[in-house]
Amino acid sequence: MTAPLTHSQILVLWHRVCVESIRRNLPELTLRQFAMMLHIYLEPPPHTVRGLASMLSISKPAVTRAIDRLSGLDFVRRKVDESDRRSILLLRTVKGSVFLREFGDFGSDLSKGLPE
Amino acid sequence: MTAPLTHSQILVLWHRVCVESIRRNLPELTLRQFAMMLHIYLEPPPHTVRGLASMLSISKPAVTRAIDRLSGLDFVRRKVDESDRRSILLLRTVKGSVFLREFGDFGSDLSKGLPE
DNA sequence: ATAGATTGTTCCGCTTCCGCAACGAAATGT
DNA sequence: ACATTTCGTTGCGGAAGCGGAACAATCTAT
Repeated sequence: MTAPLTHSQILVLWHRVCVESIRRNLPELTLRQFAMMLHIYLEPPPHTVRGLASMLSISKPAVTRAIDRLSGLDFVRRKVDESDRRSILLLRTVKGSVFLREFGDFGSDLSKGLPE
Repeated sequence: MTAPLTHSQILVLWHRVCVESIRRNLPELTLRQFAMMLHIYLEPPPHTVRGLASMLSISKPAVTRAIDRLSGLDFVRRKVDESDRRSILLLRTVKGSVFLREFGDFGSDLSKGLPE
């Protein structure tokens, strides 16, 4: 386990990542979209609309719309849950993995040389 | 200087911060707004519209709009540059400092216990 | 003086997002 | 069988975002 970052290091890191992400012309996700995207990729499945809604304390329509955007980017895929056909399972995609790979990679780079 | 974070640690940290920021009902800034906000607070002045535009490789109107939003939140203040009255200086505010303080604080907390 | 360059803003049309209410489809309970 | 609950989506009005063109104000150069 790594040493925690200081208040100031977090801000510097966040700053660098935001700037770099914009400069690279990566799709600009909202915080909500980022939160859902990362949740789907980092936490064990299954992932559902209601699950994300309650995890973030936001409305289900807000989740639906964020997923609309993410699936438009082909970062996430919808699939009906065959064991309960009301539910939608949110699945990872190759394109989404590539995006997060790039994001994590330059983030990791930018975390080098943070001020004391 | 701290050890750099791994690819995976960056994603986990980003995930935690996004989720926490939404849960706290903090104003949801876009990446651009975050980038400008942090730039103004972390880099030495002066800060101008054209400066931010060229730093991020985006258009000046895009900067104006982002600053509109940030100044609506009272996170940033505009002031005419008396030495060149065409220029607008972008200044920090108390509310903005408080916001970044909170953001950095819980970010620092969330950076504790990152996976190996 | 005056033409030209520079700065930031406003306007246009379009897209995206929000919350809230209403909805159809599917599962559950009696 | 039928009412109820739970799922995710859609519709609506309003807020905010975008790029690009046009703009007023200001400074610079000649």
